[in-house]
Amino acid sequence: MADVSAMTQYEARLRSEELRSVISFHNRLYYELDRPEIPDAVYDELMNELRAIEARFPELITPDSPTQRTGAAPLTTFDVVEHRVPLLSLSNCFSEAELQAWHRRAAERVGAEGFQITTEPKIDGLAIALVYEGGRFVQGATRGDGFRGENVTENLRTIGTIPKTLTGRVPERFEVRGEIYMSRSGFEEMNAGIGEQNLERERQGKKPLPLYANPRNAAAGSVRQKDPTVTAGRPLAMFVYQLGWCDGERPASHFETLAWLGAMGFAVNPEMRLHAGLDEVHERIAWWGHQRERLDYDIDGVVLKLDDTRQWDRLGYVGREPRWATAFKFPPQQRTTKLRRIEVNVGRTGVLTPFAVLEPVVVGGATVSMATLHNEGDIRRKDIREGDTVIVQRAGEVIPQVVGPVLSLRTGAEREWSMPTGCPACGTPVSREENEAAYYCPNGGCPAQQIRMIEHFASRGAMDIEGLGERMAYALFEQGLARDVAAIYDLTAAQLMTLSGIKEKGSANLLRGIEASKQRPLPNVLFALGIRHVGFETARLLAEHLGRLEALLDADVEALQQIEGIGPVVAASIADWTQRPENRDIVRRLVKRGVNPVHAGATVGREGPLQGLTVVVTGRLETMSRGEAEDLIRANGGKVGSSVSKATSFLVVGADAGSKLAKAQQLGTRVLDEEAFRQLIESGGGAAATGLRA
DNA sequence: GATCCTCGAGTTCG
DNA sequence: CTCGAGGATC
Repeated sequence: MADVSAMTQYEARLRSEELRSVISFHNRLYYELDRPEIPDAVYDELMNELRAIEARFPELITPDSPTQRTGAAPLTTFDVVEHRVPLLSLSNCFSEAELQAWHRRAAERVGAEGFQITTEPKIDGLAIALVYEGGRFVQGATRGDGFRGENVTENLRTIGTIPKTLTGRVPERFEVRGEIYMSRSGFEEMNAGIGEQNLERERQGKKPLPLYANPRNAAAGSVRQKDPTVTAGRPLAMFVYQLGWCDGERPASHFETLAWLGAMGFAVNPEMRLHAGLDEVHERIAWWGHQRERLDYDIDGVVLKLDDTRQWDRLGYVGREPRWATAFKFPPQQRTTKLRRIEVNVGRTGVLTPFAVLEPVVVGGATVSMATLHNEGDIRRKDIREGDTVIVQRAGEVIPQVVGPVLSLRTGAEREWSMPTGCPACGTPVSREENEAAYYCPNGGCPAQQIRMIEHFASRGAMDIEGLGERMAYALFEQGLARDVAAIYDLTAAQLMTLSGIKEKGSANLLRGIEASKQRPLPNVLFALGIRHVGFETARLLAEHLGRLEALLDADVEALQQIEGIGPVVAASIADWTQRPENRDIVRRLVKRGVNPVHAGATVGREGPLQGLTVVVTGRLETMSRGEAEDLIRANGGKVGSSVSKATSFLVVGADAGSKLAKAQQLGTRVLDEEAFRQLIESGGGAAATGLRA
């Protein structure tokens, strides 16, 4: 380790930058790729050096420094509060056209006469419901799932902008709703403070506290603290945006309601406006698009509501979204950053996928350091070069995406990229089919492919072996304990314990997971084998045809092609797989070890309320996982679709639905929320009763 | 042969 | 989520 005490600040800065990038690199190898290159001791040494530099030069600490990343959020449970009236989510509009469509639908239901609309910034914080009795604050709860939230009353009492007692004449009992947020400046200050505390903790040998990634996380984390005095120290504020329920008189205008609440002592966003028509609304939204950077809090859109609350009842709801309100969402936040270099990943089928290694940048609240570049053609088309300054955004608010280079910032030092001639994992010369986008590593024995294959075999939807993930797959393969997927079933406790980091408990867990996986149904097993072009859907078709696993060995191309949904390419791929001796051996060994599922019979086309319907699921559901929802659809005779098209009967939406919902709205596809979907199935009413088209 | 739809495969961060 | 490619259909 270099002598930190003798370093100049300049040297320290260079060295700390270098250390951060080296450590991040090894973090990635260790945590994500399971390919550690350096011993733990060397890693610790690097970390220690970085800590020493940061202790001496605190100004060099960056939020993304690996020293800042340990420590988990406190896990506290709060009492559950049932909301008297559920807190719903809002529909989203992403374009003017969608906004007009929303307006038109509302106008149709309200009647031909015009109506006034309120706008206000959509603050990126967390929704809260406050209950007042006799003018006193008695209870505050988080939104939770909309029906039940967490009781965080004591923490909310520490927030200055939440009045404890109200002024003037107020209803006996009522609930107001609003957003708790943290200002940007407060957030920066707070994180800096935590950074300083961490220096102190460092000296005492304590674990550092985690820094918050963005103001919204910070607000949410602060409200959910166990100790109210901690919340009290956080720069939180609240804007009230709606009257929830109310025992007593209330104004019939939303705008007036908020003025009324303001007079009681609540903080109401001063940027709230009342508009005579949609044109004014458009203007206001355009204005916000430019102004939002100037606010001291993050907003992600503009909320629109009909002002006349008597119209709210008449308009009602689509699923869990009110028709009388919507949120106009700003386009995804884009940032620019430096593309350091382009590296290549090897998939389980041998596909080589280039990805960008980026200078870490915060986009939409998350730090992005990698993004897929899909294939060489895509890189060419966008003219992305190593060293370029590129625009990064998060597609669907999640997956980072490189939009393209900023050509004006080219220095001439950028390097054009092309696919390496050898596989990055095994060195075998790569190949590409005529007219295909992807390059492949043709070496079936390529270690990267083998490991990915084991990972896939154990993954959810396949054999679902608990305890066998990326790391374990790597370890098993590297140590020679499982060179192929069938060998998993020969593993012994003694062998597993030779792996570093595994003791009795871990090995027993894994063995239990492996044992349980023998019960997986045939479609899962066929899918798990990782035959090219055979995903879960095709595996199910195959299962119907074969009936049992061993029949795969006798499958012939002609017969396979007769199966609807399987064409020449897929049939050939399956036949090719089954005629390879090593694969035949795997199947025989699996059967011998007890992986021998018998297909229970047709599930597709079964009788049920969803018979003849194609259902697509999107978003996060509350009471079931995505997979469970899909099973439910199939069990009731429906088909599961993966994307919305004209053939889709209806879309089931959960929270944070993205492009599929937009697509459905565009096509006029019916949209059901989870509740309505459940009712449809439970009622068994079928297509006719609900007016769905097949 | 063109077009629409569905499926497969790879993917990011916390 | 997105892209690419296979399958079905006209």
